[in-house]
Amino acid sequence: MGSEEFQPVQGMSDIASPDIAVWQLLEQQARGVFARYGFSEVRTPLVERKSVFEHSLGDTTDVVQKEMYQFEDAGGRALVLRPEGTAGMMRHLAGMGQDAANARVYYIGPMFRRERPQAGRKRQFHQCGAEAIGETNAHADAEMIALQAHLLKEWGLQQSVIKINTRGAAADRAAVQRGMQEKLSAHRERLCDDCRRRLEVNVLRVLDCKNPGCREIVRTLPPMTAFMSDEARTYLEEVLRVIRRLELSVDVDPNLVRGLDYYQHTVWEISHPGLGAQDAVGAGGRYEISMGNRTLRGVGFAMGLERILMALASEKKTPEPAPLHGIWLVSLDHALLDIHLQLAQMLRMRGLDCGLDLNGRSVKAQMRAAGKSGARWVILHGAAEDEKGVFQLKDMLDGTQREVTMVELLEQLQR
RNA sequence: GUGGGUGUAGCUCAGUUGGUUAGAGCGUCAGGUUGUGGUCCUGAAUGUCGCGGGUUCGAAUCCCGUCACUCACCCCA
Repeated sequence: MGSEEFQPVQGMSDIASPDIAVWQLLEQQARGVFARYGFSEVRTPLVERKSVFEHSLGDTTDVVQKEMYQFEDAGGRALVLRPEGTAGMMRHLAGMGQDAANARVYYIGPMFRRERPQAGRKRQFHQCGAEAIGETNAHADAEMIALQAHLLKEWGLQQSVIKINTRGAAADRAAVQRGMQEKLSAHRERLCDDCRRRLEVNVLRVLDCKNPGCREIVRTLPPMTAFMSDEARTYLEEVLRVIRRLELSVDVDPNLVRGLDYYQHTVWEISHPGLGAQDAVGAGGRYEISMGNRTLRGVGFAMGLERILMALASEKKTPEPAPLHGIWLVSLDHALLDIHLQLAQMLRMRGLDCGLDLNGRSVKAQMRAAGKSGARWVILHGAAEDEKGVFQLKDMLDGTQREVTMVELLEQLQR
């Protein structure tokens, strides 16, 4: 077992072969989909001023209150490692003036939250997300959900479930909160300890409590939408109508709540049955975020890449082994290593994958390495070949081998 | 922040009621006569039994602490 000093810090991990190949593929596929919808990438810094998150996410959320990695730099500035992607994007867009009016942007990268790690929850985790700025508009919301569903499909996920709800307009919020508080207070004694706390701090969270007793009470309550304006309900209906036109399957869940404060109107969450307790692979919603003297209205979502990977694994969608590919150069005479390395370089400069062993190992060992590397072709070269100016070219697919000149060699390999 | 489970070779794990040089499979490396892979055979290397302390003639096995991993609560992607 490795000692502690070789381990990454708690809740963070090295991503290396073979997983890294899956990560690279997911990212590449995501970039392709985003491009089709006209979104362009923005890479904001991992470090932001603390205030960027305090104002936008909501000062009472756990993410802001206790989960951020924060520190002071030498100049006494209060900085944090970003816990999510949207706020940084809004800071970026707010600085762009009118150019941000119809921005469509996406990001892929690490986020940091000091939570207790568990299945599907790391302290450094990775999200990809998108934001579309614009006035409140049901078509924009539906398109965002469609984009997210498209991503899942591109990645090969089939079992995910989309749940949707509304948080109402900004003006509705107080009424909803007061209404739910009143209704729930009547059952205060029967609520679990957590929910009694939620009653004060964040009433809506009672709605998605997992405790059976609380769920029983919640079932008897009127839906959140009952406390909202007609406008909010109509807006949700409109979003649903457009979504149906796009042939997307979504379930309306009147108890769906999102954690961050900036959400308004449409909110949604995508969960996957193959995950553990942390089963949301992505979530999004419409929001209104103020940055300084500017207010940005938009709709966006984020997806947890670790969770996407877990979901893929649970659907057993791990990619099949690649077909034989590339070249391995076997040195039959170590005295000729100069020539062999030179040849390998020449092939690589021509765009070919070429491996060789530089440790002077036996031919048998080199052949084993060639087999393990998955190379399609093996070039063997020793003193005899050097004298005749030829190479042995072996096809690892069928095991056949023939003697070729340099010209023939290149012709075959570059085909 | 709270609670449960687990920590033995690179990986997956055995290790009997505490007993002397701690094991297996996989992987790695080497060999199976002259310069050839994937199968097969043979052999080899590798462990402060997570760390610290305690009990004992004796601890990988029992006790305490600690760290890490893991699952759940909480929170959230």
